[in-house]
Amino acid sequence: MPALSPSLEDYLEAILVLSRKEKVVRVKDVAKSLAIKPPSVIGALKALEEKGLVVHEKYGYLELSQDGILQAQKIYARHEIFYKFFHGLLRLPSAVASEDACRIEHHLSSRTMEAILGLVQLIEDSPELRALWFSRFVPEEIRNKK
Amino acid sequence: MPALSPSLEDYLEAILVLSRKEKVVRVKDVAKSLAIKPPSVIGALKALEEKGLVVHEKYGYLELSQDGILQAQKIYARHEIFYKFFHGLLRLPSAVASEDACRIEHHLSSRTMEAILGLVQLIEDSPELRALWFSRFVPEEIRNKK
DNA sequence: TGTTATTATTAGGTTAGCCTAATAATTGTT
DNA sequence: AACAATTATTAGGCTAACCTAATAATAACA
Repeated sequence: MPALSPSLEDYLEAILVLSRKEKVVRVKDVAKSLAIKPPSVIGALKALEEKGLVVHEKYGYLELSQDGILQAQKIYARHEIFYKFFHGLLRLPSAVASEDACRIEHHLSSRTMEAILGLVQLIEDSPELRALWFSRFVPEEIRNKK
Repeated sequence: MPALSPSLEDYLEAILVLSRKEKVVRVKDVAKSLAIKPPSVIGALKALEEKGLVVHEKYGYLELSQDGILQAQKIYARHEIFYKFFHGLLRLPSAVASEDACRIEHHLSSRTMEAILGLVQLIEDSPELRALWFSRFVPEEIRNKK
């Protein structure tokens, strides 16, 4: 089972996120959320169905399979780690943090992911370290830059 | 002038790095360093020449134009920032750090790049902060993990 | 210098991922 | 139920980025 491409990972993630927000997920929702056209979604769905990650009856709603949910969650978890790092720690604006998380979430080794996660959690879990972090490493004038 | 694709950025960067290491750069050197086949290099060179970033006479050596050097340096600078962050701060193995830097150097906004650079330089420039960093945020048991 | 080895190029093919335009199915409205 | 609007799908095309196999140019050397 070859690894998913960044593009297919994006589809999977989008479906997961949409299905948490809305009762049902349709082709046009995915298209809108990824800013692409519906026919492209159809093509991607075909690939995802073949891999057994998505269930989709013609002209109907989309759903993730069990395996699809699992994979999508992993992808989304990576997204969250980066979002927390960029926004929560580096204090980048939410929109920037989110967009950049999207762009790189597909590209890092798990080794590196773990290292960043470690840092994020360390600071998340300790008020003392958080205070230290913001006072010494990301002081006011840096995080409000521009 | 449309932005360079990740792939073309890789070529540019490879040519820069090779030209610093060797007197001359040939097609096969680029091919080897990017682990692709020579005909692919030829195709990419055509694109880079059209953009005025590379000079290449047939069957001859490759050179970056002034503009090409400038662009390649920017790309390489991004690579270095990530390498320093991954290896120097997170203490990931050199090979992992380098590979992951390659993979994401094309994908981040300049806003985020600057933030990471800020952190890296902060710690680079202050022995005191460096000590603090390694004692509190990346302690032994984390950076030697596995 | 002629021949071989190396390197570069061309020709042509494949795949992924997008698109538009045309058609089909479904849903909503009167 | 008929028609209109919405949504989904198919058909076909395009580009980027790779590939292999065949050919051409250059370099090395006997």
